[in-house]
Formats: sequence, structure tokens, C-alpha cells
Amino acid sequence: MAATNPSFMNGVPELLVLRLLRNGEMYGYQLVQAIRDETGEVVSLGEGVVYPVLHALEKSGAITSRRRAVGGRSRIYYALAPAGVSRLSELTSLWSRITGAVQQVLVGEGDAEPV
Amino acid sequence: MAATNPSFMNGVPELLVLRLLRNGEMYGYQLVQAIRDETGEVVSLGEGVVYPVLHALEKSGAITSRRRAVGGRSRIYYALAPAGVSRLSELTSLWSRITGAVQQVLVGEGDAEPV
DNA sequence: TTGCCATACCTTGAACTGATAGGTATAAAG
DNA sequence: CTTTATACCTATCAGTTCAAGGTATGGCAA
Repeated sequence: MAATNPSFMNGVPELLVLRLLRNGEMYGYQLVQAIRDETGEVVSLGEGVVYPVLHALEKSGAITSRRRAVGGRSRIYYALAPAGVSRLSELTSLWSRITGAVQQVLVGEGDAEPV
Repeated sequence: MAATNPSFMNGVPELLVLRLLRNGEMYGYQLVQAIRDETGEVVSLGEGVVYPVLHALEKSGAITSRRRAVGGRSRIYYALAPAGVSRLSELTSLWSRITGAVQQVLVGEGDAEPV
């Protein structure tokens, strides 16, 4: 697979994570809640989705991590790397193009020429 | 699985097909082209996607089919059934909610409180 | 008339995602 | 001291989509 249809809506979790990290460092558990809260619970990603995404993003160099102890608790904070910024704008524009295209069909003329 | 997160963006092909059929009868090959054309080639579904969707929709009673010979060519025209209308509004509202929720995150305040 | 392209239908196989369901460990609260 | 919330993690499963094929007919050009 390479340069075809990127499976449409794939990478939404990745998009959300990157976008949230643009606001500053966050840790996994926090991201899970932020996604749930900021979408009004419309989108609710489990930890089983978010953590693998984080690991993949770090492996690809899109984000970096550092461990910090906060109030006796150990957290892994993730920060956006330059590669992540590129990836974010890439996904954002893809998202716009696709949702725009679908929207275009949805609002198409209500009726068409009869067969 | 049933009543959780409907995989986010799943059912986009289904949504597009149902929406196009709302304009009147269409056949598979025509749908493939209509989707490609109406989205400006942003979304290009292969026949291997569209035909299975049509078969599933017919099986579930959302659409009906009739075979017609047009210019010596045999085509299977699909029409929206009442169940398909419901399904369409269901998918449409789901689509709006999800894209709206994602958009909400995307346009969130550009910067956040420092850690 | 032969070959090719567009039409028109279809299925199979592989690949990828994301969801579910677990599993560990600590701190706070009851 | 037991439960809940925090915080991390992985493995497996199910569901979609894609690519790649396969069949058949009609029209057109060589």
C-alpha cells in the first residue's frame, strides 16, 4: 500500500493525539481523557488505542517522551517533534479534503434526472 | 460488537452509496464513477468495495434491485427502500456528530497551560 | 475479423485499524 | 484495608477496505 486511498478515515486517533500535543506536553492517560472530554464524549478512545499510537509516533520520530515524577506518580510526557508537526499538517489537510469531499456528496442536489 | 464506538469512520462507503441512491436508481458501475466524480477524485472507491456494500444493503433490506437491459447491456439498478432512508439519516447524523467532534478538537485553542 | 477497450458484474485474499479485554502497579479515599 | 482512580502496557479479535484478480458483452478500430 502506498499512494492510493489512505483508507479514508484511518489515522483519526493519530490526528487527535498530534493535535492535542501541539498545545503542549501531555501524557497518555491525560490524552485519553482529553479526547473524551473535548469531543463531548462523541469520540472516546480506549487506552488500548492511544498507547499504541503514542508508541508508533515516538518510533517514527513524530514525538519525544520524557519520564517525570509528579506527586509520587510516574508519568510519561510526550512532546511534538518537528516531524510530528509535519505529520500533523499532513493529516489535517487530508482530513479536510476527505470530509469536504464527503460533504459535497451529502449536500448534492436532492434529486437527479430520472433513469 | 454493537453499541460502542462505531469504528468512527466506518460506513463511509455505505453512506455515500445510500446518499447517491436518494437521487434515484443507480447501478453499481455507475455508483463507482459517481463517487469518484462527485468528490473530485478525492474519494475513489473500487468496485471491490461498492459491490459488497450493495449486496449487504440489499440483504438488510435497505435497498432493492431490479435487472434491466439497457442498449443490449444488462444492469442491476438499485433503489432506496424505506429502511434505507432510515439508515441514511442515521449514518448522516453520525457522520455530522463525529466530524463535528473532531473539528472541535482541531480548532481548539492553539496553546494551552504549560506543564 | 480480430483484437482491444470500456462497460458491467463479481469474489477472494491480504492488510490494516481500531476495539475489547485483559494485565500490572501505585496513591488516595472510604 | 478494600475500593477507586490514576497510570502504564500488551495481546487478540473483529471489521473494513484495498488490490488483484475473474467473467462476459458491446463497440470501435486496425
